[in-house]
Amino acid sequence: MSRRILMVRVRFAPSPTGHLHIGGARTALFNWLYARNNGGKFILRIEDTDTTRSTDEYIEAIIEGMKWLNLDWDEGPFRQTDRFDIYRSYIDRLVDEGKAYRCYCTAEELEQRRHEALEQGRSPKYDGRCRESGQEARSKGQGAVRFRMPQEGQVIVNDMIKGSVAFDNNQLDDLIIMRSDGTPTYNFVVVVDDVDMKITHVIRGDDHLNNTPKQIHIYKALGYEIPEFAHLPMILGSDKARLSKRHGATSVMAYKDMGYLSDALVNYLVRLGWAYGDQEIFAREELVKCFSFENAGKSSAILNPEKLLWLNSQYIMKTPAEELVEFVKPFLVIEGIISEGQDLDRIWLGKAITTLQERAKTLVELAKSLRYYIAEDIEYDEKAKAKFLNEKSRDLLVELQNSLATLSDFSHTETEKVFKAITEKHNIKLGNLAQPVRVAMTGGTESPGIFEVLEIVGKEKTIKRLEKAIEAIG
RNA sequence: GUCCCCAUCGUCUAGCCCGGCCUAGGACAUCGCCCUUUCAAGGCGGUAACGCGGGUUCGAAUCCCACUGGGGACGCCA
Repeated sequence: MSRRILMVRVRFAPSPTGHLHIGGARTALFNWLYARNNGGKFILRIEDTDTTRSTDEYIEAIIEGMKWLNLDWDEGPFRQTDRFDIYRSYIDRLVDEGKAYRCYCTAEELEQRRHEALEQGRSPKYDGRCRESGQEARSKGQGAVRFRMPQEGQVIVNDMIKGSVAFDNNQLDDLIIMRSDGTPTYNFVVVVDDVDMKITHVIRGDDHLNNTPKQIHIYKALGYEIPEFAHLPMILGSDKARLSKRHGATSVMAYKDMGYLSDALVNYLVRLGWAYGDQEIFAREELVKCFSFENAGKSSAILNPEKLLWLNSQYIMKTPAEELVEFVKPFLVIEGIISEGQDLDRIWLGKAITTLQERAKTLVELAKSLRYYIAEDIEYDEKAKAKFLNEKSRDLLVELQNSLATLSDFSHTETEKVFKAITEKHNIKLGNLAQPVRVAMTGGTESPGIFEVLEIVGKEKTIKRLEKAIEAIG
């Protein structure tokens, strides 16, 4: 395959029978990257020829997922159900040329024969009983249409990832290209569309590798040039089985809801089956620049949620707080920390987020940890209260409260001076004072540096919370 | 059953194409230490892999062949 490709054209062709899942997203991503890396076009095509299982809701869901992942397409979305006339003309042509034929076996008969064959250890492939006869016997225009597959010789699939793969033609089935209801089937329309849309590289999951020889014969029968192929290894669940609903979150939007950043998911996905030396974290532009199938792996990968979580935490750390402000808002609403439409000072929220960025692995965690900054009142964790809000700390808190009350500048540096004066006077470690204050301020024992917390919560609320803590001790 | 693909730490992977630089590197997770006002983050270190067997070769993780294991396909699904 050494012909010159002027313009790379690739497509992502999901069927709208479910949400955009992790595997599909990875396929879409690799297509997108290949297009962008080569300055080509990325086309979105909806494969909805199975009208009984496809829904408009899923089309919307897939588009929503693509948008969230920032995988923008240049053409489409095209729907195959809009193109039935085109397929019909190609099918008629193949039948007229004797390259396809009518089959009058019923679905039930076929199912039964397949079953028997499998039980007797024979190949379940179609026995070809309508291949040479019976066509004239029935009224024209009925039955399904089968493609006449060559039965001798072999086909070579030249794959950018798997290399050269040979298939014996006698293994290939005379597949149905049009159902008896007149609708065309996948293996046929995929070829017609890829030809029609001038697709130069077919990049898809390797569960399609076995379909490729059949499709190549259809290209040949139609007299078209065969594109390049790249079959991506599958992504498996932790039980090494193909990813399915059983494995929990498989829809990419579920990851959004769990507080993942789409850039982090993309970064995680690209490293499944692709590597660039030892590099783990890639900016989007960097990815586009480095991407190539030369560094693509051949073996299937198992989803590792811990690593995705780590990547997400890395992305949260390096994302500017001003951006995080927007990302985190919906989660603040969900957590009941703010009400829908409630406005917070963006600068202030940004500062608060800055103190929490390196502690949150997800946006959900980030939102939750923002609670004690935003809420009027805090609740004490019982253990923390018992350990730090007691007789021992009472006087210290009183003293601190009095000193802080005199402060006009409630900055990090000023409050730190106050703490220092008290700890030196009593000859105690900072922790002896900081921990009780932390419980008073946040309700718990974990938080950013105590002076940062004070500064963000502000003088008024700080004094109130110290008062409340002192009262709680009694 | 038949066909196809795949095979390096628990997981993602580098190395493999063009054998020697590999006493196999990185990352996640895990364990320990350091830093420290808590929690993180960060730093340092540890545990941990070439599936098995044959070849080829002076020499194999790297090339070849079997085997085993895993995955996929065999639909009037895509």
